[in-house]
Amino acid sequence: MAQGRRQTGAGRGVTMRDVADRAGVGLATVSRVVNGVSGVAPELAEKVREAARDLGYRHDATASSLRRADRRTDTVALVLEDVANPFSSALQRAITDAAAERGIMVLSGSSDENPSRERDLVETFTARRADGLIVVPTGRADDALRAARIFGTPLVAVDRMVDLEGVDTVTVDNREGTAAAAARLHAAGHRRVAYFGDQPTIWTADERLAGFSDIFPVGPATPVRRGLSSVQAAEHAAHEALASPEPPTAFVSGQNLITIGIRRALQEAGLEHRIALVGFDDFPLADLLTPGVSVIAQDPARLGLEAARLLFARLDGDEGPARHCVVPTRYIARGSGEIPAPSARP
Amino acid sequence: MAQGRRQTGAGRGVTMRDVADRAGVGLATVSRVVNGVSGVAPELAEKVREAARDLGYRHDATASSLRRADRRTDTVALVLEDVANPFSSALQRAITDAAAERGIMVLSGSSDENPSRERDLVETFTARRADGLIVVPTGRADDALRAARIFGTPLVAVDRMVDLEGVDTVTVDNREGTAAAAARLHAAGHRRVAYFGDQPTIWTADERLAGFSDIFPVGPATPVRRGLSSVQAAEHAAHEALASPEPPTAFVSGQNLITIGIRRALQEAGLEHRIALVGFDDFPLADLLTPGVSVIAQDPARLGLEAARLLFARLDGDEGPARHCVVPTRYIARGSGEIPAPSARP
DNA sequence: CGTTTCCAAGGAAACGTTTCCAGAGCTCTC
DNA sequence: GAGAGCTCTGGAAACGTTTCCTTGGAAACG
Repeated sequence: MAQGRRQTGAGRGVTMRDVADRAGVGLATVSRVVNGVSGVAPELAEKVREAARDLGYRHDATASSLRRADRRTDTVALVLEDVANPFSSALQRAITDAAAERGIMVLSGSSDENPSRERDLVETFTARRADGLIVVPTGRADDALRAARIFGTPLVAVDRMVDLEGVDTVTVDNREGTAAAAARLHAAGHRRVAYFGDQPTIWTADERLAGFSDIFPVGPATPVRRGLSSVQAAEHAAHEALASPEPPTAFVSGQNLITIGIRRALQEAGLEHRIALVGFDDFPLADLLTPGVSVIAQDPARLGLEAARLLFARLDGDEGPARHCVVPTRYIARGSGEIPAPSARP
Repeated sequence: MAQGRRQTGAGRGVTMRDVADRAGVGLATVSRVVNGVSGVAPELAEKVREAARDLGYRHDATASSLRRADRRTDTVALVLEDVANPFSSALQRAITDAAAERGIMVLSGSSDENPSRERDLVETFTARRADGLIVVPTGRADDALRAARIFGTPLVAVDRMVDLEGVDTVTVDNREGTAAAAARLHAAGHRRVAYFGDQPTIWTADERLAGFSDIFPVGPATPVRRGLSSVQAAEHAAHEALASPEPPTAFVSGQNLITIGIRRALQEAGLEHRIALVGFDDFPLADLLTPGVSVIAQDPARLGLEAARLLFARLDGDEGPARHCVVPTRYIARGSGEIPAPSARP
């Protein structure tokens, strides 16, 4: 049998009017039953439910939200960097779960760090009248976000700060986290430490580098590479650094994929036990490698939950000033970050 | 400044009527301009666009789809097992990208292998009048899916077969993949091989076990554990197997998390170089471990793309019989699967 | 010049729902 | 026993859009 098209479905096209006629009641009564409003005689309500079941009636959420006084669509939209990245998907999971508790659905899309894709997504989402937006912003004061603000859709920026009046934000204590990790390396005797970071347009990339520089001011002994955004790029850059006349005794990475790239290069050179490595953001299996990869771990689920909470507060009518929520990071020692500098070795 | 609520936004509440009044044209003309229909005088169209810009007008997709003849919402819904799982997020990513090319948005949710959550999600999605559904089904012939079919929403099952008339499916050649991997172990001299699999309610779990049994018929020498669904559970089970009087010389795992759990147990016992391990489904960093973890790799992006294609064909009016698409797997040798049986060692 | 043809443009109906309002039937109170 | 108050019900308007259909005017044709 062929799969029916929408028009041919049994229940498709059945409206409240049809249910009302079959149950022998008025349209308004059906609406009341469907929405669970009290004040309908029990036997009448049962008759309506039966008719609805018989006809295969399905409530139409789009028509409903169009007419309803609050015009809510019970939908929030999520603009991620890339759903396939574990950080993003953990964020999405947390937000989706928090939303589900309130009967809210989540639309999502990936910007791939591309401002024009971000703009497209925000535009599509506002056209669909999402009740609110949670965005991992590509830039500091993106036009798209500004437009959403002007339109009046509540907006929460997550993971990165944004220069927009009145936007709630949730971030991680990037600078402190990196500084603390760098301080540990310093205490272990490291003086030649390389920092590999993401594109400078990204807020977190700046913050993390700043934390590193708090301990290791940029200079010839502390080479900094920025703009790395893939495992391959980081791997290549690490090989270059290792081939230099005075290679670093430790690496600090500002991101997930970069950490993996560096580690890959170290393993290829057989140096993973001799050169220290600390990465920002935890990743699965970091503990199964030998040595385990020490990281500055964030809690993406927590980040998502806080973002959802801020957004829901706005949806509930909170008109207060913009809030900023900072979630702490946690250093996880697994071995790679505890390798001492050669000079400090016995 | 306080973040405005939806009612207070500048553009919020601006309708086509307002734009029409400001531009001094009729409502119908604005609609034509907004939808890019030809047959409007250029200067009039420009006037409309200007008025829309001035007022901050945003097209309302919900009202639009309500009235439009085809009643399309340009939305498809995705029911995953768990967005946070790399397999699921890769699937989502591929589907979202394919959909974006057609201007279609993707709603998604996680069933967590729970049929009642699956039912909730399918119901919510049909209430929102998604044009189509892509589902990783929890069961063989779920009520929820049947209901969607009856309602007439095109439905594609992905990753798992489903016993429903006329439902398109996309799966991987599970049985062949596992059988081929098992055959390699057999050739390497292994005779005591343990199989650890997921819950038997899951179609793929059955298929993969069947493939294993094609080579190693279930018996005392080939212990089978099923119903493992977390890293911890698998780790625990592996420890038990290793402590048995005659421990297996190789493990075959039917899933991602199980593979990791087994590997974790092997490393804790210091046996990762002596006992072979092959897992179904690749995972990041499998190659950075020593030895690297050999896997039967699937291509989730490909799976998602095929599912999207099947669905879009239905949306485009394809009324043909249900189709079934099988995507091949690929064995990736990384070391752990190439460890020979002790008897075969020199 | 009169008639037809064509095309741009606007008025109004309709999509499926929620919600206001009015009416009907009741009980309760003075 | 009549009016007030209450509860339940249904009719109809409205949400913002698309689309049918009509209209007015200009161009084309005899």
